[in-house]
Amino acid sequence: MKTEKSVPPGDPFTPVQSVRLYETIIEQIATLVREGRLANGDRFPPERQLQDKWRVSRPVLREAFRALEMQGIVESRPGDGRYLRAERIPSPAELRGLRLADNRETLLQVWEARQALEARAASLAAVKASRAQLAAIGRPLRMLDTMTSDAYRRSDFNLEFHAAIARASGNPVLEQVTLDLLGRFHETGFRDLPGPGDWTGLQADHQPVYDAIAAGDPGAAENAVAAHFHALRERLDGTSERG
Amino acid sequence: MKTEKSVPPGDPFTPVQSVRLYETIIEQIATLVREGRLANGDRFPPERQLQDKWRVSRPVLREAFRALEMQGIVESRPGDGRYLRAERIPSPAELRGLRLADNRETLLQVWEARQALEARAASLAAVKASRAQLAAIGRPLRMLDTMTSDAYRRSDFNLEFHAAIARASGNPVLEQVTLDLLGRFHETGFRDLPGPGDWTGLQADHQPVYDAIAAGDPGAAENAVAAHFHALRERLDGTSERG
DNA sequence: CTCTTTAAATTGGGCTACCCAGTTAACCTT
DNA sequence: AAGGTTAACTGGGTAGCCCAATTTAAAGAG
Repeated sequence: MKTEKSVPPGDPFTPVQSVRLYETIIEQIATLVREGRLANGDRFPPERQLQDKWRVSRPVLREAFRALEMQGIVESRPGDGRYLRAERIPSPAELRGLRLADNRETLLQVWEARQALEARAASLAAVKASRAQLAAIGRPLRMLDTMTSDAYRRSDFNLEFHAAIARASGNPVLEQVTLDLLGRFHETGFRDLPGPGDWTGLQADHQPVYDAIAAGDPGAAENAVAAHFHALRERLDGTSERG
Repeated sequence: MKTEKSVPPGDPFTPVQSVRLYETIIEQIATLVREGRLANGDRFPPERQLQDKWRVSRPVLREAFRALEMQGIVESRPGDGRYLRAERIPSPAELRGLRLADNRETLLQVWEARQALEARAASLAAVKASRAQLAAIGRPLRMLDTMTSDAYRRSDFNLEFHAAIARASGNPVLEQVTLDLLGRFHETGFRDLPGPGDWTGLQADHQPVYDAIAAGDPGAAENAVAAHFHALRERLDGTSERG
């Protein structure tokens, strides 16, 4: 059993990892945008020109632009050029800060954000969920009922349950953001947090959420989610005090 | 004035842009993870081995890994190897779908997600906001009061107002997610939506939010945000019917 | 035999140079 | 003035090389 102490919060040693060149390039680009020297629809200078200005090789430049491209911040048009497709560019350092996410505090923060999103998603799902979507929500619930041990499978069903609700909200943006947080949550040692016996309590929380959605009662669904989050948070606070 | 018809939902023409190699590599990696052939802490095969298996050059491989690296999905350790740091990998196609975000429908979806997050943020801010944070929320409000024209500046102050609330929530995760959505919202033609006269109405909505936070009343803050979102949505629905 | 030291193999980080295909714009022809 | 052709430019991709950090295993000292 690993305790909190295996990862001390104020670890004085070995914080760093060497900064990659492509990150500094992104910083440069971010600065360019922040200072207004480049606006939303503008075209970037060509690679061979930037490589000369910033003294880096073309591959490194392309790594930076690729990373931004996948986030929709930059559009590359072969034969034409690269275009800025955003108003602001999140700095790598900024993003890195969010990823620490290994301590208990961050876990609770993710928890809080999830609560806000999923309560709304459940409320929407209660009104808009189709029969198939309702079934998709019910399935992991029944599976949790039959499964006995195997924390990994249980964790997967928990994830599936919440994901199904997010999808049933009918709002792809809401769904995507929720899934993102859900993923982070399950990656930050979620499985290790609740004691083995608490999984039954978790299931007991899920059932009312499903019932409210099935009944088409948005207010009840919202409350059920809030109750679920509140209950699990209480449980977490309890375990932390014991540890 | 552009109408909805300028971007029809079922556009039959010109959807594509050629798929980049690094994207297919990410798909491959995503498949690898999805099939369970690679789990959370595992080390990837070395570059020179993957380049041989997938028949792509090393730079392409590195572009793919860099893109994943910036999202915290992969960690690269020079001299050692690359490690998977996530449970799931969002496919590029999946992410691309989210970025369409230029039509009215997507805008409303972002709107809905923001409502969920910012109501919670305001509620938290009402309890936890420091004096300095409260001032940061009030500043753009006063600026909006003095400014008369210049939609761009006004839009910036609107963004600043909401960003300050997110920050005052004291929850970095909540803040980051809200900022992300806020950015998307302002990039999808937000400025063009409300008529020029409606900006005063927007300001009238902001004031109660600030007052509730300043008064330290979380419930009132939540309601004020909800009212703000509801009012602006009504305004949007009105303009769309006229157009 | 065990512990330490050292050297070699492996891995990611980065660069140079080259070729290809799509786009653009200038130029020429009509 | 309109249309077609060509040349320059831009991103996409590859190959091969060197470097620094890390690991591993061999060699040495006790």
